[in-house]
Amino acid sequence: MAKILLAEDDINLGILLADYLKAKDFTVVHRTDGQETLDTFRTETFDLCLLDIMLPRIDGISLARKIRKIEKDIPVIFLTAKSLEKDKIEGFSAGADDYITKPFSMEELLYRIEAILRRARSYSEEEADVYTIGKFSFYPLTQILNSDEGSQKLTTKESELLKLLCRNKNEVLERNYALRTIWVDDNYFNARSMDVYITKLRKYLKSDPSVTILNVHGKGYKLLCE
Amino acid sequence: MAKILLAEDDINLGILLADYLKAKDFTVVHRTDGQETLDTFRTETFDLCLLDIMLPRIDGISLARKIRKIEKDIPVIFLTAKSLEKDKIEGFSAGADDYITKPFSMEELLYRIEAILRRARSYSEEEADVYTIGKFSFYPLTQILNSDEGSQKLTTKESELLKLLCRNKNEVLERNYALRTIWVDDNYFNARSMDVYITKLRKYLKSDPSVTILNVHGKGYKLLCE
DNA sequence: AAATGGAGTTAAATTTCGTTAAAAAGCTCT
DNA sequence: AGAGCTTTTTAACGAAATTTAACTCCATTT
Repeated sequence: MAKILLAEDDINLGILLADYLKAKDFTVVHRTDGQETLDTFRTETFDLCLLDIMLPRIDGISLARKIRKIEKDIPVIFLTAKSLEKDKIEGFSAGADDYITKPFSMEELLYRIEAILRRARSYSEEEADVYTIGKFSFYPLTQILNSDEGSQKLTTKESELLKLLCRNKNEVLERNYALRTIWVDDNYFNARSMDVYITKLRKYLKSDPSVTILNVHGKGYKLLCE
Repeated sequence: MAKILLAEDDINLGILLADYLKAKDFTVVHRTDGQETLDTFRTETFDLCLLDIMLPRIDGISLARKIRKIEKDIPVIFLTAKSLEKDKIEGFSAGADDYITKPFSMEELLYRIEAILRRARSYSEEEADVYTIGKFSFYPLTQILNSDEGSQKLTTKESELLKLLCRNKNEVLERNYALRTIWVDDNYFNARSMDVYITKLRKYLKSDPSVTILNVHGKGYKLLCE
């Protein structure tokens, strides 16, 4: 089931929450300070973040901003003892999906989590086994790219990258996301490697001028077609 | 802007809310009982419903269920004096997007409404795929600006900024909004950067004198055309 | 009209990306 | 195991996009 990143510095509450959510079949990673939480987010992928507002080192709001810069659409729920209005507003303007003020019941939290995940999920689709890219047909399973000019066998990396591009056809495929998905680690060298593969894919696709892999500076790539 | 269906039987609070939201540029239809609200919903289309839980004739929760049967994905926010947990859960299980307990501040409500609309919009609203700016045609997806004189490829930032200007054609695009949307963070340097891009866009557009990017001092920019 | 802060413009600096080629790592097959 | 192949990574360099800096100009306020 879904994987949740929990940032809560109150150890007791944190463990309580983590245990409860685990019992409800979520995978939970519990961190107790902002910096650690961010580090964890960089190295693993999550479906949802549950962030306390008051955290050591990096507060929840700043943390959410940083997390959003890495993965724009990840759902975030803030946990906060302060029911002060200012905080609420700051939370929402940071793009949070929800917040919940302490004290709250476990059940209420669960309902909110499920509501948000349902919403997020209903927009992500399942895998296609053939993608149409202009005059090309791409079969991710067999890693073959066909067109009227012939058939091109793709390497694993080429195929995976093209698959991600296809899933996000006409919208931005984020570099970090692609790197974390295909290369697992998104360091400098892997990023360079990905550039090389973009060049290769562009070469394969260049015979149809209606197909373009557009760079979105600092963000990622967009596969344009149709 | 967005059209809101407000169901609130407390006349004073209802009028207060309606006026406030109208002042914020929403269109508001105010109803004071559940049945009327439902009837109204059947005959007009809305972007969002704001429902009091306790309403004469049909209560808010049942109302939401009926409304959802008509339009499955319409965002609903419940207004409720009861902060009892049972209600909250019932609300969410009815598929509501949010609820807010009285007393709440107008500002808080506004932020919630905007958060939900932003979310709903990001999935449903179809971005125009061509904008006409005087003698130019602008294709935001491919980042291309065409005119009789030729075709200009725009960079990502140029394109995003022009897109925002087009969406707000002939009205003010606020600096802060643009900065938060495109640059995420609205600090001094990003503001400077945006100025640079305004200059670039002006250069691209200067061959048509009927097109102007007007500065509105201290507020933002207005794209004038037609 | 002087002061203040926002805006306009240009150029330099920095960062990110594109491309090619070479090096390294993985396979396969005898 | 190692020759010969493919795939992936690293390196290097040039190009493009974006940010920062510097300076000028303009609008608003006092």
